[in-house]
Amino acid sequence: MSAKNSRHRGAATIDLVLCSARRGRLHVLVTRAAGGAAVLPYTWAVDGADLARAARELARDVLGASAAWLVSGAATAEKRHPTGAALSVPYVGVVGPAIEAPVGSAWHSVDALPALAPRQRAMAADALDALRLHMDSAPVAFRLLPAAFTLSDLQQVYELLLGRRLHKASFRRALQAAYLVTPTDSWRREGRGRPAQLFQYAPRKRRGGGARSVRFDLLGK
Amino acid sequence: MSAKNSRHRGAATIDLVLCSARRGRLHVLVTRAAGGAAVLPYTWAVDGADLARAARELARDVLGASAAWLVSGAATAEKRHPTGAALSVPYVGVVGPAIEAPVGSAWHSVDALPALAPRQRAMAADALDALRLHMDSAPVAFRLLPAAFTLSDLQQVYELLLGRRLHKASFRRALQAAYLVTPTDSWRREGRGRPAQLFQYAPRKRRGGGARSVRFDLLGK
DNA sequence: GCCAATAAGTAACATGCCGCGACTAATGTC
DNA sequence: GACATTAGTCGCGGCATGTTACTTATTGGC
Repeated sequence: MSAKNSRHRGAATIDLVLCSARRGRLHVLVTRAAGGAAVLPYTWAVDGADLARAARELARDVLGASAAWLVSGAATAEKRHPTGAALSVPYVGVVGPAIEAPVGSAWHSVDALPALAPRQRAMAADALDALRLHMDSAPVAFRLLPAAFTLSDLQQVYELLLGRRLHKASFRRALQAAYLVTPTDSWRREGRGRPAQLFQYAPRKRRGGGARSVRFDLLGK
Repeated sequence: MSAKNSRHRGAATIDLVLCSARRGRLHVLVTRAAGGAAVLPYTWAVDGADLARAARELARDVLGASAAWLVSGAATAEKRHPTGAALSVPYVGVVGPAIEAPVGSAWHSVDALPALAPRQRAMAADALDALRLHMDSAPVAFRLLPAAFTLSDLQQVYELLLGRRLHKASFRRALQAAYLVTPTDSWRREGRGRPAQLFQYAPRKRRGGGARSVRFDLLGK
């Protein structure tokens, strides 16, 4: 254990699983430590400092841009952290696809991650489930996109998060009914095919808001 | 700061928000500390020990029964913990209604909690949201009930969690379609009215399992 | 120019789920 | 035996979703 680690004996790390949708796959930002080992970005928790704020600052430091959305995961003391820290608090964040990885780090597909310390490997493996858990009540999918996006882009992100193909007409009908997006007067030319209109995330009030019903459909797996 | 607290300087607590459905309200188990102050049960995190396991053991210790379901909340360093601990990891657990509070503790309605330390007050306030977050993908409602329950009991728990009245016929139709319960040959007499059949939670395989679709309905609030 | 290929966007029908009211069934009370 | 009370079911109408087919707009090849 290094001198740095012993200074922090008994303390906790804040670990960041930064996610981005790239080429139809979910990617995670992995940095290279001094020795060349692959690690997720982390920082030490400071007594009295807000953990979520620290995670946001870490995202800005490592990425040069703020995370568009962030959620805390389950703190864990299991398995080995790169630092040997006893306790780690994971934060899962998302950014748009235009954010490039700074030098010393790279986006890796969540299907083919490099060798991480076991605790960080578990955090990365749980990231998609964390996004799925919150995507119905938080604009996770929209935060994985730039401010202006096409409806096909949005559908692809939902397909990525759900792990399932969706039907275009149904998707757009449901989206329309939810009053979540407004069209802009910009159109994107993709090369071939008809240009696509760009939309913005702009949720509006809706009657019957929050009156959700029972959902048994996910219970029996 | 006491000697005990300074021994644990920089360490983390595991805090337990034990929930139970009583008389149509969600209740939380609150214990009385030596000085008479109201506190949620907590323990100190031990290096190398699994946090979830520690939370389960804490539940058994304080309640004399295992928590029927348990989930981790977001670790927090904000506000004041009764011990002055820098970091706390909340766990939200549920038990059935037959579990009585041991001496030195009591069930309090989440609407009328006694004065807790600010950090624990926040944990208790977040408990219902945590249950709501997981009730669609985990059998939270069923774990708030005894092993054998009536469908009216189950509906009341769902109404409690959703904060909304449900229609009997719709509720039962959806439940039937989900293959989640099986009838027993026991019936419960409530005093007046027709006796109710008792059911058990016994989820069975279902075709098209896990093929969930988009849900925009909770997004715009 | 004209046509095929490609992708965006729309229309219309079918199916299924859900809210709702009305009904039946079984028990205790007066 | 009438009534209140609670459990449980039936069926209709409306709304949401799945699906297929169609229209529109662009690029590229001949």
